[in-house]
Amino acid sequence: MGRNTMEDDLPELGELEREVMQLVWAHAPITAEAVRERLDRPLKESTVRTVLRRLEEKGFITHDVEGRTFLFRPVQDRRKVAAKAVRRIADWFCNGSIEDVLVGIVDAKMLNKKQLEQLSKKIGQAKNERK
Amino acid sequence: MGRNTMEDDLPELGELEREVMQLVWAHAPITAEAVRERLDRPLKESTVRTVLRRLEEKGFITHDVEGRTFLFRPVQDRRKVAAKAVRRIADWFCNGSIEDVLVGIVDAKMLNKKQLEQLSKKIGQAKNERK
DNA sequence: CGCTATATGCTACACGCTGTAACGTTATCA
DNA sequence: TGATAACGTTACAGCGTGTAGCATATAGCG
Repeated sequence: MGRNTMEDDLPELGELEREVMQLVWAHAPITAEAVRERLDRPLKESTVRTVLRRLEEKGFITHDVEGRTFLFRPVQDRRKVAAKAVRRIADWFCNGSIEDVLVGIVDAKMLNKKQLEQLSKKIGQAKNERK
Repeated sequence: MGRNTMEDDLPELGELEREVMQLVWAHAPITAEAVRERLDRPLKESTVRTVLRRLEEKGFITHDVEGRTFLFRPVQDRRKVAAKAVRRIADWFCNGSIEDVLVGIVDAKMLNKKQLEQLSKKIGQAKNERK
């Protein structure tokens, strides 16, 4: 059935915001300028900084100050963010039932045999750690 | 690793659109008027019909004509839609790796022991049907 | 010690998507 | 035949996101 823990739903992200997140995840700690250089699109510095600021407001990244330069880093693991996104999917389409979503994934044959095996191994471990 | 099958990504849905989808899933075949009556918000008929039309344009629902009335029904299962949404999550945050997403879910302890057991049972079945 | 380059702060703006609806047209039925 | 019940078409405002300009501060350099 549905969940019970009340949790923060992060806002959604736009295309560019996601690209920037990828770079932050991949290269943190990273400066705005470095992000800009690694982006495929030729954007102005101010554009990149706006996006970084918004990502920080949304709680996806944070920064430390090194001299007078900002060093950005992710607040959450990519898998954690993905998991939260899935929870939202569950709320939207499956009455909050994560299992239902997972069943959908299995039924849609989105995983091959090897992947299924790895997953069930992972589940086995988790089961033992859970009461 | 990432996926290989090229698949349609459906567009995203807004709040009201999702609410309407819920009703279509729950009560199909259903008329625009019936949808309107079941919505909590007091909306005009034309509003509801606009939303239904957009959902149809987006490929989430379709309709048959009964007399001069439209009867709407979903094109895809809720779990199928959820699964596709998860695939997009995987693309966005985990380089297309569904397993990564699932690992995130397990690690985030979003499933209790019982749910884990049911899931691994389901996986067991699927594994046998898969080559 | 003042000037320039660099990094940040703040503000702006256009566009697309979504929620919301009015108005026009057509066909059925009393 | 006129009212009612459907549908078709068009509109419009608000918000989020992409994109950027301009102002300000500060660390070095000459």
